[in-house]
Amino acid sequence: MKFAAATVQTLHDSALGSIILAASDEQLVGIWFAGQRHQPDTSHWAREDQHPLLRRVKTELDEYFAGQRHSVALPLDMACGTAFQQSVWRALLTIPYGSSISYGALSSAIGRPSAVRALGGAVGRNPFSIVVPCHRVIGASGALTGYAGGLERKTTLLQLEGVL
Amino acid sequence: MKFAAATVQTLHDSALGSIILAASDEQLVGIWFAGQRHQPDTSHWAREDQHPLLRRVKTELDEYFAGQRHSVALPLDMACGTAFQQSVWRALLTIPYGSSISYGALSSAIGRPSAVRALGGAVGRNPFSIVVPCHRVIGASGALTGYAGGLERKTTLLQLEGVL
DNA sequence: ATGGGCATGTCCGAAAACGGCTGAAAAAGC
DNA sequence: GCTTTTTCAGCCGTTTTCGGACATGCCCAT
Repeated sequence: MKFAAATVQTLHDSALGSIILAASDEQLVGIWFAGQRHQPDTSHWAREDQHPLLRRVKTELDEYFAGQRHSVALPLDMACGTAFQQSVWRALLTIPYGSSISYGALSSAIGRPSAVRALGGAVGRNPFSIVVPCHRVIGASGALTGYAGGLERKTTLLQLEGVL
Repeated sequence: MKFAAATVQTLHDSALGSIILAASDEQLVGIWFAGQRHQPDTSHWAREDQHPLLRRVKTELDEYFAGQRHSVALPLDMACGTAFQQSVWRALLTIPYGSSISYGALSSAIGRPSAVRALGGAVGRNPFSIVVPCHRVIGASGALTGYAGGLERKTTLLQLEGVL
């Protein structure tokens, strides 16, 4: 996981706890729940609460949590991921608000039907929590299976969207 | 081997063949004989023949090869190396023109007398051919031992400097 | 003289382990 | 018998681990 050199960050208080927002120049670099799994080392990034893009994210996240916004469209820098991971993350963006899909169906959707488990790993490393809706991917049996931010948060998000 | 993002390069025809010069902003990043060992992938660096620093290097290299210059003093960015490698490369800068030193003596000089072999590896990965005079390090027996640009070039350089 | 062993940091390739899975089979309840 | 769990073997990209190979030189035993 390598990130652009000039990356700044800020913190945001959400309904689901503290969230780390990171950006470089004109692109969003990451959105992580503080303390979640697979979170990169952000300690060396300068704090910049006034970054225009980061402020926009804060606003849109608030709207999302308030149920007033169904999608967040901002420029995402996925360069930290491998080619495979990027293809998975892009596929995640196509899952509509309020719906869910199984890991197997998603891996078929990207043309790699047998790479289901590898896809699971890629989904778990999605660097843009909420904005890239990895929480809409669940097990074939209907079980939620897993979430880097914790299953509790996944449950809340899916309830907010009217699934469950 | 990671290098600064904004790095540009140019080519220089020298008495010892084509040389790749690279710089970023105000610092020199590397000097490699085209095709030498341990050369990084430079293919993605933009070509910039007019970079002021690179032009200065060309001039000073020409003077060196003409025997009119004994040292090249330019700002070097050694960030691509580990702490150990940087300490070795800095030690190389203290070897006077026209002299030589053994790997063992050099490793003692940096306070790591037993890391002789590791030092050999670091010397071989010196990113600044000629300017950081790794060619002045020879075996304890007097044998030239090795050179990333080929032993023939090492011989020529030492003859130019009056050693041998 | 000659040869083997050892110390040392780094890189590189190979191999193994590890997952936010699944579907089929075996085991366990009623 | 017929559901409802558990178990298990494959799936495959990524990460981690591990073993060598090096631009050497000193010491010791043959």
